[in-house]
Amino acid sequence: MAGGRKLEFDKQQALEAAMQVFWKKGFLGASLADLTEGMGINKPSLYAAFGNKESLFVQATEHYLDTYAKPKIEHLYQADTSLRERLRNYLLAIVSGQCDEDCPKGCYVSLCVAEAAGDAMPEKAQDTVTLAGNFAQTLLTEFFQSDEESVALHLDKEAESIALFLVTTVNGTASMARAGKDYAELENVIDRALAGIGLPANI
Amino acid sequence: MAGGRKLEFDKQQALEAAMQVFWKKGFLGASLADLTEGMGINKPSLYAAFGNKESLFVQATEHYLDTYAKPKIEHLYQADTSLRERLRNYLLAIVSGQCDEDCPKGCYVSLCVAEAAGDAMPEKAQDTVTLAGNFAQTLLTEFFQSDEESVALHLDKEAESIALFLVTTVNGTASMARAGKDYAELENVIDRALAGIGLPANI
DNA sequence: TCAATTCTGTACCGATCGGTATGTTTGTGG
DNA sequence: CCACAAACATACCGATCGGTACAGAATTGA
Repeated sequence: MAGGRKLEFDKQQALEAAMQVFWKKGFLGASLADLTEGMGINKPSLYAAFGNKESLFVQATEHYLDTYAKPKIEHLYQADTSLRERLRNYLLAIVSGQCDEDCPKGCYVSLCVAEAAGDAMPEKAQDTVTLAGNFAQTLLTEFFQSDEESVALHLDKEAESIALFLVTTVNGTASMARAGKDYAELENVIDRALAGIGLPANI
Repeated sequence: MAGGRKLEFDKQQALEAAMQVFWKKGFLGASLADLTEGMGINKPSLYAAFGNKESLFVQATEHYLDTYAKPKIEHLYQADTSLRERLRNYLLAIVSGQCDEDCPKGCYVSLCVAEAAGDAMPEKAQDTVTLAGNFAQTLLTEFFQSDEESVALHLDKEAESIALFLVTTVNGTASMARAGKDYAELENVIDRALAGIGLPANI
């Protein structure tokens, strides 16, 4: 019968801010005080808009996947580009995100997966993190199994092993970026990783 | 003038237990309740023996380095063993520790470095973690610079880059182990990493 | 046996945790 | 202008955080 007062903040913007806080501090490390300060709203508004801390985390994680992780995939499917170059662009895009000065260092998912292994996370948060953690590996496995050039090079036969290796590598760069290494130092790591799957620079 | 009551616990054993708790939960994630339960003592005993949580953490970290990290170095200096085999043994020993069923999964240092980047750790704990994080890279750099076979293969020219790559890789396996991957899956990652520095299986 | 000393267990401290009740303000429809 | 609805800010809830005061229990030297 009546409309009521209007929201004084942008929900997407607040979610982005919450994601940044979780990215920096992790799920357990991010207190409600950290979150409300970062989001620029206070607790009742947060609970009204996002449920509770766990629910906010789930939404923030999905937001991270949608806006940070998934867009990088398109590098893998760029037309008229060699497999090596597509892979390299994809991996370097990930590393670039891990070293971005405007975001917390490292990988949101990688940090939360490490936290989740400590057995102190609520169930749904844990499930979300597990799903997100398997995302890249599944994607890469299917990519190496189906990509034309990959099949021609017989990489499809080792798709799972290669995907695991590359995911391990980017988890490693995430860890190093979080420890303070910059993009320039990690770029050469990617080239060595490509050599490790039989795609050295001269292909 | 008088001796007083005797300690009812073994201090080294308690420190080992504390290390296991930090290994599983991290510095911030490990509550005093977690620690006292794991160590089998209560709070006043903990504070009398180790100072406070931060001091306990510093001692636990040094204990980890001494008993878990440093002993693996000897693989690098095994006589009558090829460079590749020595490196492989070293790296696999690390991965084996990361996947050990009797310890928390992953790497104590890697976890705490990730935590430290969240800016919520006391100063001395942070410093200790930073030192520990740089340990392996410094070690490996000097190794590649000085090892006879490494010099013969001109790996000394890229010692820093190679060390960074290998440290990145084992940080990656730590992350994967923490997420649940087992030793068998990660063994092949190490072989690919060795290929990435120009030491494929047939050398 | 009796101080002096040192550890152990309980019970507590202020601060902060995640989460909420409540009263006020801002809006809409009648 | 009024009734209603929704968001706001404040102040609070019980639980847990890291850390400690204190009393009882053990061990020593005298």
